[in-house]
Amino acid sequence: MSITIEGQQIDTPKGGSIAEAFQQALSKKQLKRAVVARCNGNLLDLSAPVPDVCAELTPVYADSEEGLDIIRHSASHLMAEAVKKLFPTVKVTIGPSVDNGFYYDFDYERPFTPEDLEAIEAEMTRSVGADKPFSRREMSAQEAKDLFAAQGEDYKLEIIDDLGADHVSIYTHGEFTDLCRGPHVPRTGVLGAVKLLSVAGAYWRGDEKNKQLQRIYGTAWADPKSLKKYLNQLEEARKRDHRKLGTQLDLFSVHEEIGGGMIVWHPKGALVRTILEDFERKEHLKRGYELVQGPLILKRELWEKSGHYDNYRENMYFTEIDEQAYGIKPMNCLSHMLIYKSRIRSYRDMPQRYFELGLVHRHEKSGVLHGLMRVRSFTQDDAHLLCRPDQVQDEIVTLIGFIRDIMDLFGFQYRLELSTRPEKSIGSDADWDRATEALRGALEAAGLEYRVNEGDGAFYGPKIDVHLVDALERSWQCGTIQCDFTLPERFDLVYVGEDGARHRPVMIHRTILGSIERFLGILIEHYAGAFPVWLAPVQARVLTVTDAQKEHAEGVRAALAARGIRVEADLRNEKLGYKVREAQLDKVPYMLVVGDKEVEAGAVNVRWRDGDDPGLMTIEEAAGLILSAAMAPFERGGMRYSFSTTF
RNA sequence: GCCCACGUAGCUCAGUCGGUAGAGCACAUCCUUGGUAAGGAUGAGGUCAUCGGUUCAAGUCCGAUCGUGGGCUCCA
Repeated sequence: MSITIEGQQIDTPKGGSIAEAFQQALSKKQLKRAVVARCNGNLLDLSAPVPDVCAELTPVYADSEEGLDIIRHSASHLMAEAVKKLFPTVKVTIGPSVDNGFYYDFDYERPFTPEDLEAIEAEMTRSVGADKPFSRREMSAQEAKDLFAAQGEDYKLEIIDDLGADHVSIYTHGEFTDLCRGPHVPRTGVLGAVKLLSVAGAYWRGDEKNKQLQRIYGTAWADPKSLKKYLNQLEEARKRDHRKLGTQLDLFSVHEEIGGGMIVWHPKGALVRTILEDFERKEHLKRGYELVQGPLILKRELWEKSGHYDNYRENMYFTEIDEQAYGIKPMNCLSHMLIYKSRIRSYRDMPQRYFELGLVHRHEKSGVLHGLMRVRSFTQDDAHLLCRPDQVQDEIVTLIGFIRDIMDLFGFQYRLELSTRPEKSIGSDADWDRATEALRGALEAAGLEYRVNEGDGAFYGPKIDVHLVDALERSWQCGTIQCDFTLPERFDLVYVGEDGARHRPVMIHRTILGSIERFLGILIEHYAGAFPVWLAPVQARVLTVTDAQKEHAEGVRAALAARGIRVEADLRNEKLGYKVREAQLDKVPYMLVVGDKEVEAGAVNVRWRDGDDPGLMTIEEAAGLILSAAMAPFERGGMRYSFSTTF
């Protein structure tokens, strides 16, 4: 037997496996490339014992993203096969691989139930056991259309038409044939670690106006061990879900009676918020911003003038009194512009930087609400920069540095995206070019990696978005820098130039954290609820061993509180072990134990929540330890900062 | 908004075939004064999300509404 790979003919050794043949004939890199790019039944003669082949190919797949992609894509074919077998009237559509798994969209007369999923998974397992080869065939588009028409697979016909290619390829394993570019695993036997996860609705071609299909999600790995590891990881990630921790740590709640997407902050959560907000105010003041504040509701006519009434009305809340309609603000820019307009601005006054922790309300669709991440009432750390055109570039460079400082402080990995001019947009080409280049130039100057989303900008200008990732690796937009050409026009904002003439300023909308709610949600997951000392709502808790130390403990608490430490005392009649356990579950950074020994020494015994045990120290030493831990993140690099933790 | 699932004590969850409500933690009282992740006893706590329907009988079956979750779409 011989096979051909990358134009090279290879003889399979007697009694040896295919993979062995590869390894003899090709370098490891070639082998990987061959398997990854060309794996299918046509190119592999699988007369060798299958378990050998699978066992030897598995590491090749597991080794690379491409390999895992192929496994997942092949798994989706297996799933489609199983679904068609169990539900013969189903129509298949598309089934790609995605991060960590795959899905396939089906059109079927009734919803799939969890029991259906089990049956489908069982059928897939049978198919894996049967170890059928995958084979590839190329044919003319018309031939393929006839083939799928005969099966009643209308969606495939549409896809072939849309491809616009003369020839297409199909893959077959067992009885199931699918339109597919490939590649696939050589045999179904390779897919020993597949699990179906959930069923969801999805629109055909992602368009809300099209028919809604049923999407089954699954995950697939090179081997059962990897699958198990992935499922465990998911489980671990769920433990740090901010919604779960929000309840456990008594930070916030949501109430049916109040309405969806509205957060109620409990004392500890509100305290963390306040610390974060206070930090931001100080950071902004330090960087040349001015703090401003506007009302929550503004006359409807103003929203008409700004264009929000026409473009954003369905997301806005309205109220009315004495026959005057008001819009509840979904963003903060309008009052900021009125501040700008409240007097004549000289070119010398530029840029104006207005910062507001602005509470906004947006009536998001009910289905998109998600814990703290997507809510209807939230606070933006919003600022508007009104600058001369020649200042735009510098302002954006400074802004990117600001964002980087803050993200580094929290230890976040983040992704930057530059979105350019969309088809429907306003403003001149020159304006767009200049603004887009300013954004791009600033990213380049900062030496940061970024992705470009062509045509994904707002209709009023290009933007840079900062994306953070939650515990389950879902990405959320946080910071944003947006250039705006419309509002300065609509509101006729001007400044008097050196030449004495009136000029149009450029407006930059920007946030650093995005929304306080969303950012806190991500922070909770990032730290798994164990906030750094400067943010922790309770920084230290004094624990008594017996009732006899109540007085001393109260003295310790008062002494630390006087130093600006957020401290509480647990004087309850409980065993020390019990109190330690509770403090640990509350993720309090420092536990200060006082028993008879400590009373006598006028000291405390310190325990850090991570298990570290610095031991006996004086009250002054303990206070110094806690305060320096609170300050530590600000000592780094350019973030040297006189931050007070006092409240 | 759409598809699917879910909603039982403050929290986490049981509740079989439709026969009138359970546990652990938390809370209260008492006992216990115990040195680094749960000491013991007793007790209180529920319009089973809401509204309507089927039934002799509904936490359980059906419908609607509200809310939550997984997705889709959207995201100035």
